[in-house]
Amino acid sequence: MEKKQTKGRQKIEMQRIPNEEDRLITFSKRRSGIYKKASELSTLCGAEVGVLVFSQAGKAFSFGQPSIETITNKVLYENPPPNDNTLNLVEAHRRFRLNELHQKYSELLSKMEVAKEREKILRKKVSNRSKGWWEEPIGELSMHELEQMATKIQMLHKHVQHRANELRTRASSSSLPFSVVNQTPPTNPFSMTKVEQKY
Amino acid sequence: MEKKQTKGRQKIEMQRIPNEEDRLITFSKRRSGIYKKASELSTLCGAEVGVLVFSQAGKAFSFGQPSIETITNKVLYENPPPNDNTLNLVEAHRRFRLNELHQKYSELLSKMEVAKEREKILRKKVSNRSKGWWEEPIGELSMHELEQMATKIQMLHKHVQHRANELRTRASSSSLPFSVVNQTPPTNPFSMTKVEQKY
DNA sequence: CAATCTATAGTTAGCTC
DNA sequence: CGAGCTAACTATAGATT
Repeated sequence: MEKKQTKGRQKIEMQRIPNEEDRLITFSKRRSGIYKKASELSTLCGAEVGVLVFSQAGKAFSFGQPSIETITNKVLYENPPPNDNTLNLVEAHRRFRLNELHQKYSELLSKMEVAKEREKILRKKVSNRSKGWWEEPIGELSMHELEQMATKIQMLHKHVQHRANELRTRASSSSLPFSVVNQTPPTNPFSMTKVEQKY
Repeated sequence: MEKKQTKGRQKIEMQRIPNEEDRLITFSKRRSGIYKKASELSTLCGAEVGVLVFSQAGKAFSFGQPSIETITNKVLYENPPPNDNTLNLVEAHRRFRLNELHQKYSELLSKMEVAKEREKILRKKVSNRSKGWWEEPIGELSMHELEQMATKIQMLHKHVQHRANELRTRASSSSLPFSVVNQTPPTNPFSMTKVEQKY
């Protein structure tokens, strides 16, 4: 009685799959996945759907409900063709503009994605950091986060010491507001001796 | 505190959706779902994908990576048409696509503006709430601010000590798990590339 | 390769605003 | 409409046959 035979579906980055074999498999699987979605859209909504796919190797695949020809013909029907041969110039221009537009659109799209991603991160930050990291429960911090924090405090410590010296020199020392930091208690975690770290 | 606000996704029969409103909604949602799948197939496998959809009402939609024209041109090239006017299909579709693209582009543009605006606000929030007081130039801090800072550090210090004791006890090791001296190079605490969820 | 399997990532039906 | 939410439902990565 096995409990686990596979790792189940794994998350993959949205970028060209490096391994050729995997890429081919995915191409095949997902292509039929899209066909299925297309046919579902067709039956659920009474729409006509056509899908055209060219593999990287240039091989053509297609799916059509009711058929690719029907779909493409419909496009023709709804957009009467030009009869005048002088339209070629116009068409050429149109092509140029279209390509340009397409490029712009794609760029904008990716920028938009990036922006959305940034926003996600920002939102997370806002909700996480509304109190400031030093107020968060230490117990839930990871080792890495503790290390980062220690580094930050160490830097700050130096800053403050420096500033303290400045002030002491200038105004012959009353009570220093940050004496806490300057005390260097016996178990100060920020003045530890070197320790070998392995990763 | 409610536990259930929705019924979640329900299973539906694979047949034409009776209710017109639902059908329209599903048409819209699933169409964009297919577009997404198509673009994913394209990026994952380096393929060219085109999707043509005609709603029941006859309205045309399309999606193409890199562009629907490229796809349809390829089809025409690889499948010599029986009659001449098939070539017009490409042009016809191009026109249609141009209009659609223009519309989409404009929409995207305004969305982008909105997104940027939101981001601006978020950034402001982030920098105000959590930018990290330790990074600000010490010299410009007032005495009052220094006092506040000292208090915060004191608190944090206790926290860290406590945490360190915990760890020391648990792992009875002579070396502390977090060495501040032997740190890896300056990791910018605010630089983010990918969303890396910790837990 | 195509077919299966499994656990999990991703999509979406039904609602709400 | 469109955007957002939640709970389910579905697709699929990785492994096996």
